[in-house]
Amino acid sequence: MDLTDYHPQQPQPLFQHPANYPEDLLLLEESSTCQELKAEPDKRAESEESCPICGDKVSGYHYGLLTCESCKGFFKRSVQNNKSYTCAEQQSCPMNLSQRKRCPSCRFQKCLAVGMKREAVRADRMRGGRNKFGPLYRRDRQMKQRKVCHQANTDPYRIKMETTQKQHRPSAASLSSNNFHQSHMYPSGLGQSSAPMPIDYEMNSDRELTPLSLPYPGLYHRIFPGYLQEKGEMPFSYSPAPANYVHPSLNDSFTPISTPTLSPCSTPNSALPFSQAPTQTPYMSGTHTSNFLTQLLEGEQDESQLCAKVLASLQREQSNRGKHDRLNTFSIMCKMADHTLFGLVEWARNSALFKELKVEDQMVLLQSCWSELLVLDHLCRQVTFSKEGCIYLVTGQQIDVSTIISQAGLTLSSLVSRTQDLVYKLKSLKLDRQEFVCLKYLVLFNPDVKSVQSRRQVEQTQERVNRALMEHTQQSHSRHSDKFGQLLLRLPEVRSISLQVEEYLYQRHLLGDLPCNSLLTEMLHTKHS
DNA sequence: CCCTCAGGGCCACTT
DNA sequence: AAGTGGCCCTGAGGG
Repeated sequence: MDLTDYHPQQPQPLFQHPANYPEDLLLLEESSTCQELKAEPDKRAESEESCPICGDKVSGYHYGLLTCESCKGFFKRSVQNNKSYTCAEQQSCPMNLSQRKRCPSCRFQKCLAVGMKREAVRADRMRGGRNKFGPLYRRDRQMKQRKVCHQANTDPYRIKMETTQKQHRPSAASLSSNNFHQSHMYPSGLGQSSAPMPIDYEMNSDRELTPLSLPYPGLYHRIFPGYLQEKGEMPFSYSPAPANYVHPSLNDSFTPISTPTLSPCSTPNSALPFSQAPTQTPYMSGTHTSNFLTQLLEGEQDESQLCAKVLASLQREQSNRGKHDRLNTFSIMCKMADHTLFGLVEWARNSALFKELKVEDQMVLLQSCWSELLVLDHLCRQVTFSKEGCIYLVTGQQIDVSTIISQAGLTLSSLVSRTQDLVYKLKSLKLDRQEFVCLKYLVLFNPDVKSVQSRRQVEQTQERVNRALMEHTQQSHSRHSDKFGQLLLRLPEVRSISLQVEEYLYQRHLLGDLPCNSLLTEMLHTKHS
């Protein structure tokens, strides 16, 4: 089961409910075809679910989500006794029924990662009664009921709902509810606008005009227009929001992480002579490192602009679509990823260090690492903005991890779990922006990529960034002696997740689930060609 | 007022 | 001895 299975059609405009939307209102929208289920909670379906931590049979809602009795007890003891575990391995121990006892550290981390809430363990140890999560459990149950109901309605038509929505028919359930977004996406501070905010996305029209003679013309033409034409400005652009525009959702809870407000398509004003900096010296001085990192940071995208741009674009596309032709959840996620990817490509292209490379090398490097950059970007967003147990989207909205895991299929839930584990680790390492940008550069400047021509140059840049990262971690985190090593140890997992993401997306692409004309699709094609 | 169900406690069992 | 996990008790909140 995948995110698409929430509701293949989106009859209601998305993102329309304000923050702190009253829980009860969320429950009003009920599929009429599911009425019969309301009288009797679907305990059978619940008991057949597997625990998101270890896969054992769930026994009910415990501390925020459906878990098994064993993980419930483990979580309770851990919180009550204020346990502090240490993993003897790399903090990525497998977690299943037979191995859950092996590493309490990883087990507890996974409990937190999937959304178990410490605050649900009572400090006063009072027995009985209900907790404040009652509405959350109710909502979650109703959603599961609707899903079961929706499947029952569509089953006669369904060939393979698990993997594609091509066979989805608009059912009563799908047409009357939009509960995934309504219930689980909380725009951070969108409170001032309760008006419908339909979604639109204009990237495709911006990016058409591609010569058909090339196997993957878009990539060449769109990312590297100079490769085919004379070098010049990009023939298309996203028309970024005004520089001073801050999306309403960002006013309260959002702290911009970027120092300069920079359009992704503009050249950083300090695209400075990186080549003039000392590349050969074994160690940079503290000031040099600091300057170098400052220059790297100046190319970073402004999160608030990206957020506003993606939101506006999605709203436009959604409003241009017919009532029964709304983008489904999966398509929306793909378009968010596509926007983010485009921003990352722009970030690389605008980087002075990257510009020093031949265009051919730029292309092969980007083709090799785009998914890792996407994963890193996602991780940074989570480390910086996400609440415990939630995933923070580029649009500023948060989704409960437990909801996704309980509703998604094996591949997707495994991806989410792995990524959340990594988020937890990076949060505990207190990853800062300098370190994050270094990781991005380390991934981008990969001398091991086949067919790189200026291998030495790529290698030198990677070494230089590596040194800067090491010196930065030593200077600013002297108490955490091995932070540098710990950060580098996370990169293989980033790589592994990104490969799984690519594989997953490619499968969905083959099933026709990915939006056409997207950079995402082109990158996937290029790799699989 | 009764029922539900999620949090807490108990204790046999395992490591 | 410490940890695990299945089972039962408790009691606020909903119908």
